[in-house]
Amino acid sequence: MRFIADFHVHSKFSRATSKNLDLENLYIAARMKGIAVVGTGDFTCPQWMEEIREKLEPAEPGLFKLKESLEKACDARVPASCRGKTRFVLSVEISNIYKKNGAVRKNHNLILAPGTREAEALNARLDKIGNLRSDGRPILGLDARDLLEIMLETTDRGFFIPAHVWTPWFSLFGSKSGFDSIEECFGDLTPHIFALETGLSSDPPMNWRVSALDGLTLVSNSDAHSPMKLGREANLFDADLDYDDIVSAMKTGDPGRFLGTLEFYPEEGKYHLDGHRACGVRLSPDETRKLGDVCPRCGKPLTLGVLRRVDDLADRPLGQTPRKRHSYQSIVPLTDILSEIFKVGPGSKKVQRAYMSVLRNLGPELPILHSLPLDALAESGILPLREAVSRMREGNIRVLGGYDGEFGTVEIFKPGEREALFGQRTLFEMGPPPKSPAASKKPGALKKPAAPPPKKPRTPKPADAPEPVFNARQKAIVRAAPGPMRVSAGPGTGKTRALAGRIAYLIKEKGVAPQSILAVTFTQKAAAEMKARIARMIPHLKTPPCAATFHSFCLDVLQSAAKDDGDGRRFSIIDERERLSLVADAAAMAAEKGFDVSSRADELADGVARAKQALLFPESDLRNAARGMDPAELFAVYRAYQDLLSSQLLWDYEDLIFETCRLFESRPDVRDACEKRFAHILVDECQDLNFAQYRLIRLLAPPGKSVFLIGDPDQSIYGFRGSSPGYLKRFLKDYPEATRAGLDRNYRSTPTILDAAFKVIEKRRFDPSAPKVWSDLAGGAPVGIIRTRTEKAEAEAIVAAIERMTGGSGFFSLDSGRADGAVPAGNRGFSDFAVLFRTAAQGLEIKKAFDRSGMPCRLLSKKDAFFKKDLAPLICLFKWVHDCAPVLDMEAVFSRSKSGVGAKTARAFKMWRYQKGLGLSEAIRQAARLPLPGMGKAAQYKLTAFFQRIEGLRREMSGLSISDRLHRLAAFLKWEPSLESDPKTREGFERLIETARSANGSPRDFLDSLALETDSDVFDKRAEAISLMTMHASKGLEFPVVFIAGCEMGLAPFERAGEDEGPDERRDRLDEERRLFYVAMTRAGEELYLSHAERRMIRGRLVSAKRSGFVSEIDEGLRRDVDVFGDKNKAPRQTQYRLF
DNA sequence: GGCGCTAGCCTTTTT
DNA sequence: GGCTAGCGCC
Ligand SMILES: Nc1ncnc2c1ncn2[C@@H]1O[C@H](COP(=O)(O)OP(=O)(O)OP(=O)(O)O)[C@@H](O)[C@H]1O
Repeated sequence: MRFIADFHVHSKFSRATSKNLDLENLYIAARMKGIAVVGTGDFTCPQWMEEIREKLEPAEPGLFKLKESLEKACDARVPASCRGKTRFVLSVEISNIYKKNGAVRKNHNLILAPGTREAEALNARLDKIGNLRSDGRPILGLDARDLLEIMLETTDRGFFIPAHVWTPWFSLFGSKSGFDSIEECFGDLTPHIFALETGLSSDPPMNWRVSALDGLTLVSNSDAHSPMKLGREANLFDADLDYDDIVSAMKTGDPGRFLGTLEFYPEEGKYHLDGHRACGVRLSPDETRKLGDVCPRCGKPLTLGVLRRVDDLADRPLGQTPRKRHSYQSIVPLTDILSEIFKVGPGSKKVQRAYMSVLRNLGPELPILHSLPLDALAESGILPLREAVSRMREGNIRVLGGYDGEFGTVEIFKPGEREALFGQRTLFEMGPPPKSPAASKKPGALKKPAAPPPKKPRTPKPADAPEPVFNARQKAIVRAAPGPMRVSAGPGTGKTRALAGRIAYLIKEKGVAPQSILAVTFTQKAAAEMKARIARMIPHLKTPPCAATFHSFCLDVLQSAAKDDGDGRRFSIIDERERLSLVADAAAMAAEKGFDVSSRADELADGVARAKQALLFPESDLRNAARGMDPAELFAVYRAYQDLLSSQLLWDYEDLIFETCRLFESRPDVRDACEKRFAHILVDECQDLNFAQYRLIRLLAPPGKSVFLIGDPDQSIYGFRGSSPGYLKRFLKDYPEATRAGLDRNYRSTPTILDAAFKVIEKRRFDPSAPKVWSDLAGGAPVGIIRTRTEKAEAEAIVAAIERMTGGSGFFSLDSGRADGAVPAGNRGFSDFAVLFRTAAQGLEIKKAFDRSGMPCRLLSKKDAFFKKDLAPLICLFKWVHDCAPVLDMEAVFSRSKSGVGAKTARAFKMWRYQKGLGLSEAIRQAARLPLPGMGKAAQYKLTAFFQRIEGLRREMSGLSISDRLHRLAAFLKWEPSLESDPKTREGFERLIETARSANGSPRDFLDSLALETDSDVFDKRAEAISLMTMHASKGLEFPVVFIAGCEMGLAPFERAGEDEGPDERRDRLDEERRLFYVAMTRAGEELYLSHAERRMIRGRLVSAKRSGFVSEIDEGLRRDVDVFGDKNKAPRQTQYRLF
């Protein structure tokens, strides 16, 4: 069967598309155009998918049709002459923006799916990579190759077509951010590319000039953003109405089944010629080359069009064709033809009426333009139509080429010619067609001088290369003789690099066994970075050195020591929530015992942590740890807390260090073994050492040991958990033989950024005599200061600025006409940006703004706080029925499951069992027999009855998978309603199920992976995204462009109302705030922006705040005010956006 | 003693 | 915008 197909369209859920793009209107438009197979577009968009499921039903294999009743209603709105079959095929266009080979790449890709199951499977994968909701054409920070791979992993029947491959901004071969070959883009997966979409600005003859495309099927689609644009380009098939046959026709290019394409005149496309829109300069490629690619009016670079780009990559002259090719027909939309005939706009009432009348008389549009015998056109009732279509089919028309985002214009009749031929009033009369006048020539005649492809000014990032480069001072550190050594150096001076280099040096040149090296830091991220750098310097190491955080190293020591001792107990590590809850319980027990407990649980918890960080036992002198509290109170709570922990085999984070120190002190044999094992110890970020961690190092490093500390005292930001750069000085006292070294050359930031940051830290430096860090990187844009009215406007400003700097990520293209403004337009990738802020809560508003924009971002935050709270009863119940301590949220379980057991009974039970030191199961057993103190008979009856229900539940668990168990427990907690109604709860539950699936082991493993779940696990590592994080979390990282949000008094430096602190305490705290700001500023490489809002919601209260004092301390010459939005205080959103 | 509702309170940073 | 204490009703 012969038919026309258009696969690339969009729904109303895509940006800047017509609001009436629903399935009914797509159907109606397809009928009027004569299209039998139309893409749904946007199948990754959940809202659109919902409509698809609601309104479509399966028809022929892999195809869908409008449901009968809808179809009937739609047919009534279509001229009878146009009625016929129209089928839908699931399709989507994805915008890929990513870095490859050191350059930012942006391309669009079309995917066809054989069915909803396959589409949903793909959606599930992509959902983890980017935001599928906010844009029907999702923007993913994902390599196009990886997208193809994900599609292939999901279904072997999907079909992948690089879209409009020549457009400058967003395409495979685009001059701005494309590739020079398919292989460069798709690498090993190139054989899975069978077809290319030529796009509006190119036609088959242009593509035939590139021999590398021989053998690929050139397809054409409309990329319609409104129903009536449907089919302005399309494909002709003679195939079965069947997804697989259609796809196979395109895959093979079988000329019997894929007949060819209907093409827009390429000159009409927005980017056909070269030019500069702001100056109204339109040029052919040859002219542009002569001008050296700059605008003759203003000297700015010209936007090079498709013709030029093809010319650059072509290896054949125009007219020479490959052996295998398909025929094509260039068409002009009927409304444009009518518009010219009537000399009124294509959207005018007059043209619309004429359009409908032509359709009523002759049938659908595309056959009229393409194949209807000319004589039949005489039936149209519009006299010049026959002549116009005839000229169009022969290419006998004049087209003024489009350039730099400006559409081209078509002219079928020369000025005055139309009137001369037909007279003014005869348009609607029948008449014999007049003779065709001579053809006019198309502009931009193609002659190709043998010019080499232009070199792109792209500098590969050093990060992609191995890192063997060290300056002289770094080299001295790397190669220093083993022994105690302390390096103190500023930001970006290559501390981490030197540490990794030293490890590589020890292994490679000194023959040190990798396993005898211990490298420790403080965060998982830093440890991972260390590992990665070592691996890059010495790849293929069988046993890599131990690179870990203090905490994971200690856990390892404790566990292996227990194993060696035959101690089979397994301790669990509790998280912050559990710690607070247990401290509260401990406080209650202490109060029960008659202690006067008046402090809040979180203060007590801090006190306990401080004590442990100082290696103090409950019985020790707690006066320092107690701060404002009564030491006796802290003693009682600390002791009760330790009892609770040890009776349930629990450790908190502090215990890991504390217990390891204790182990080493009480068991010299264990200490000796560990000390021998690790002949070399290296500590990164050593300004963050606290007392316990420093003690640990001393225990492992007797005098003369090869122990290497590297850090920057001005970056010490964890004083609130006991860290102090003082241990750097202390180290020199304890190891008088230690070598000292420093570094002062920064390789990260421009001098301007360094100067600005130095201004902030200058007065409060740890060592005022230390040399100032310098850099000679080029480019010194001043620090941008952004001021907005509200925090919401601040978030929008940051989003808009990043949008501009990425060169527009999809919904507005960055034609040179709009590339002015306060923020440099650019061509950066998402991973080049970080947005930093003081409090995690600020990140939420910023995240929302990014989600609205559709740009991919990653909020790195404490994962539990936001989603574990809702899930607490479920997780608690899970632990309960699997006998995994600690079961801490019993009250929530009681109330959720309508047990009739209230807080008071729960409390009495808990206190009783804690006092008796009973495990949960033993306590439950006894509660069934003995009367419990402080509890009435009725209450105890309800309690024990509930315990029996739990027993029953426990029995139900056997044989079920983890996720089935979770579902069963959720039902027990009567959770379905809130899963339905509350999206947050649902999301949390889904994440839980996801974790359960991937853990796929014992319940214990599931709980462990839940405890370890970091945000990065939730995201696909292949995807690039803008990083959103707290200033603290940014330590050790670097980004070319950094935004620091919330640069206001109260946030930077942070102030808490009603804080009672002494002057010394306050000074120390403010100094740390200052260092934190310094850390944040020095993350930036090339550009730094500090934003502040005049008003912001804090605690539900609108608070006004002045700009941060830190900003004022930066010399005015080093900063400048930036107005992201220009005059309007509004984002340039939803700019009228038309197709390429 | 449980349960639902409201008013008023408070919210840093992390292993 | 979320959490808890306290109130009144069952
Ligand atoms: N000798 C060098 N030549 C070129 N680049 C270097 C050199 N030394 C370090 N760099 C680069 O400088 C940047 C900063 O290095 P690194 O992260 O090791 O610094 P750091 O001192 O640990 O920084 P910070 O304390 O701010 O976290 C990195 O991108 C690194 O690759």
